[in-house]
Amino acid sequence: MTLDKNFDPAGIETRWYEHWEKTGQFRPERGDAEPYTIVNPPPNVTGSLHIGHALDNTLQDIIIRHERLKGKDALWVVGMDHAGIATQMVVERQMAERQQKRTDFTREEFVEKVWEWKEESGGAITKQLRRLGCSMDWANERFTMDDGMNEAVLKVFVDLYNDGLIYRDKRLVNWDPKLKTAISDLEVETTDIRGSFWHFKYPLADGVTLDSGEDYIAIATTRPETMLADMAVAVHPSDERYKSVIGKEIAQPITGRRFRIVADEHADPELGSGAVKITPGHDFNDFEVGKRAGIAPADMLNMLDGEANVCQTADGLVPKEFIGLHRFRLDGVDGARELVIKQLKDLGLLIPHVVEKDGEKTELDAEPRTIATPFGDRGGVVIEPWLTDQWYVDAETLAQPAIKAVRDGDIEIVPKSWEKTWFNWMENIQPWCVSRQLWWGHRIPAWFGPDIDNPEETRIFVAESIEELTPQLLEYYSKAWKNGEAMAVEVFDTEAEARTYMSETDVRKLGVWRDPDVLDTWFSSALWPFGTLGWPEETDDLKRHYPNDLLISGFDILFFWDARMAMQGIQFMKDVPWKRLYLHGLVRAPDGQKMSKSKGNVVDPLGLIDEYGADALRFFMAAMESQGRDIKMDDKRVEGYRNFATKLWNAARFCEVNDIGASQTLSAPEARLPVNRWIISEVVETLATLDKALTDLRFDAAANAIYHFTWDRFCDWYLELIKPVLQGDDATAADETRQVAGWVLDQIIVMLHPFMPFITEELWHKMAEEHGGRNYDLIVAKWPAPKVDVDAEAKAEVDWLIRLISATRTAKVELNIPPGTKMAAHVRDGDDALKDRIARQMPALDRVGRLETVSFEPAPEGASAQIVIDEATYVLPLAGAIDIDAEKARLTKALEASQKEAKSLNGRLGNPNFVEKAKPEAVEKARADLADKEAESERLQAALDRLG
RNA sequence: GGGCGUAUAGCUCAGUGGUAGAGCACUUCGUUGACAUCGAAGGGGUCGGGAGUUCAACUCUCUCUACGCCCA
Repeated sequence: MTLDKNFDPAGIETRWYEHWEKTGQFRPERGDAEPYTIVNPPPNVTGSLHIGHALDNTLQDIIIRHERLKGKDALWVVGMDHAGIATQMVVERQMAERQQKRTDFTREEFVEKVWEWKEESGGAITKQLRRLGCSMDWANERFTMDDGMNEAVLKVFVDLYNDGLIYRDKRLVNWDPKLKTAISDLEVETTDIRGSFWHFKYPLADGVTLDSGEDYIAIATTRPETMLADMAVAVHPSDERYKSVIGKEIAQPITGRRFRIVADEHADPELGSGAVKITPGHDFNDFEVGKRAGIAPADMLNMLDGEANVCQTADGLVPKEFIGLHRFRLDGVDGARELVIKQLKDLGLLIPHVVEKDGEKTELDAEPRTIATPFGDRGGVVIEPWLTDQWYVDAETLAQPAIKAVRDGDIEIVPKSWEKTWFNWMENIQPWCVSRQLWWGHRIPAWFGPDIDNPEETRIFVAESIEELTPQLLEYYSKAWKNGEAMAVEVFDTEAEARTYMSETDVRKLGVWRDPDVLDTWFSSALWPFGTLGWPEETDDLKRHYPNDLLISGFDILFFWDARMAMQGIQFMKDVPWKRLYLHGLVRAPDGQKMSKSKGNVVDPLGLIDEYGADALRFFMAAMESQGRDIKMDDKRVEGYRNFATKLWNAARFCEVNDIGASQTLSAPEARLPVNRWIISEVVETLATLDKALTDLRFDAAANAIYHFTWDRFCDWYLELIKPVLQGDDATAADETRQVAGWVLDQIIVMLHPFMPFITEELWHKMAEEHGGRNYDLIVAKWPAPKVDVDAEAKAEVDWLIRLISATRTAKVELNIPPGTKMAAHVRDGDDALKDRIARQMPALDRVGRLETVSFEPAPEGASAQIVIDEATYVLPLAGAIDIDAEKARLTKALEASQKEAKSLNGRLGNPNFVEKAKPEAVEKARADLADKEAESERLQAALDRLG
């Protein structure tokens, strides 16, 4: 015995994984084979494997192993993402533990420390992916900040800039005051929180009054602190209450600033008083209103610094007691918001919110209200719209071909229901802010220098390197060379250095400085499908493996990553990044909640692997992955698939004991015995189902096909039915059966391998130890090719056999006969063909069906059980006292069921509309079914009659 | 407000225009040398409500209800 009594997943998983990797089999040399390519969503270098990774990577591994087994040049690109913000946060947190700050170091020193951290502690997830059994091409593992990707990122940035698809713009961005960087729209999560709506009086200047006689306009706001940078009050142009004061001025009470009342449709007459204060520098809507009112972005007032503390506005009107306060209460300390409210209240300008309860009126400072509030997805603090210069990608232009690619079918989105989301987002896409005020990331290849004509203004130069920058500088600044007197142009790392240099005595000195910002991490991961293949070099890999065949990702990164890959891929490769895009759902907690660390309901996939084995976890993921639905975690189900692995293990042990082992042929062995021809047919059918399911990306259907074949067909029936053959006298039959059984087990092992790579590889070799060994490992074996058709005759015979044995067992249970009891059967209405069948199957009927004899002689007088299968009735005489009533009840129940079906069919066929309008094959089938059911009813009735 | 999705057996989920399926759970029985991480047999659903199309609807259409997600 080479197979242990117990299947121990842990014992084989590490061994096989190391073997595969060491022998380079994740990417076998198959230069002539058809390529098949998947790129892995690069996990964060800071990350660890969570259950979502387990799902995503299991699905990819199933596909890539399947394609590898089919002989393709299968490449699964793997690598990690530098994860700008997340990684910088990790390293800064570590520094904080040592009472250090990022700014205690130079930028170079800090980045060096991050690299050190990356080398030492980063990438834990890659080891964890190995535990899951993922067959990625680790030998060519990539990183979004490796040299090749750097080169790609620089080229993309420069090319997009030169094509006008990247530009620098001053507009409001989503600013994270905790992380002190801009973030993109997608990184903002809007959450409803309980807040307040304050109502204030804004005094009208110059003695103006409303038609109603009031000398103020009531305005309402959820953000009183922005009052310090108010630049207008807007009213709806058709709002009669305010028509007369449009163009008149407000004297803002705290700052004393004077600004106009403007007409703008943004003001909703139904909301509050209908008048709204406008802070163009700190609100996205107000920004637009401000622009429409003729305020240039550069002139918009800013009242906050990068940490959202109050700073002086350009007009110097913010009272000094506000300077330095946080925007609102932070850590229990009141901020600008609280002070604004207090001052206005003291001035009598706060309009209280009156609540009436039980006839008693109470005055509140503000109206309680639910406010949709933007939070940064990383920093977790309220996002501040902030007016800054940032780099933007013209996403709208890049989106057009990506929209077309899906519309034309060049990219197939699976499931199709996601297409609409794709179109909807792409068609309403906003400029993508790609600059980040971080140190860890791809530094933007842009330099600034003074404008020749207006030295206060800056001029932008974009180039992949200093070498390429120099000619640009020379060309531009040579215009300033007067009388052949060259100016000395120097490149600096910071603006400060450049300014110092220029302020030195020699007025001909010109300094330029590099943009300090880095690019959004997604900017580089968007290049993954071609950057990892060598682009911008025209490598062989690039030619062979682009476009990728498939991308599998969670729908949660559809916009972040998938959409951006499509945009960049088409822009730079002139072709889609992948032909198909498969989107799967989330893995949820058992109660259906989203898993999150804060809820404490995360399930650790490594814990599941420890408990049930990687194969079981993988099979669970596949079996649960139906299209368009999230997966609820269910440990019992994982356990069930562990049991499935054990079942297979034990089946293999049975084979081993019976001298059944590795087959020598790819095609099905020649077989004479119906049971062997039958199981071969079952393999053929299962293979077809499995291939179709995998082609359709129906992972659940694929997993179920192999599961049910293995357990229900192979283990429950085939192995039982061949026992008498293996132990019988017919050496030829036993030999044939060994051949077939070995072959079928091999087919199971191969078909199951994409789902359960470890146990199958182990069995692949173990089953061959006494049978000539294997020429290659299973991971690079050949996908089944039985080269035979389904044998209808054998199928019919074994199907009959199974039904007869099952019915016998059922009858025994219902008649309280011990299951082991051997019985004799007497056949009524059997023909010669049935006689032959019975003769052939007698060993199985005896051993498995416990029918010692089956004769065509009439049954002796006396009590008997009767079983109707097809055209014949099997009479089983019962020794001793039997419960006639029980047998009667049993037959009556069967008869009623049969009659009910016959009646239903009869009714349908009696409907002329059905016969005329239904499809002929439907009518035909109904007629045939009716005949069967009627015949069955007759036989059951006859059996009942015989009981007396 | 716009879009998408889901409602099928106690639970978790498949499913097809022609008489409802799986796994788990449940009931009964079982120590015949692969397997009790197992085997045999069984119970259990008016397929969310309503309307329509059709010879026929769990399946297609509309609508309502509940829940979830995304966008604004």
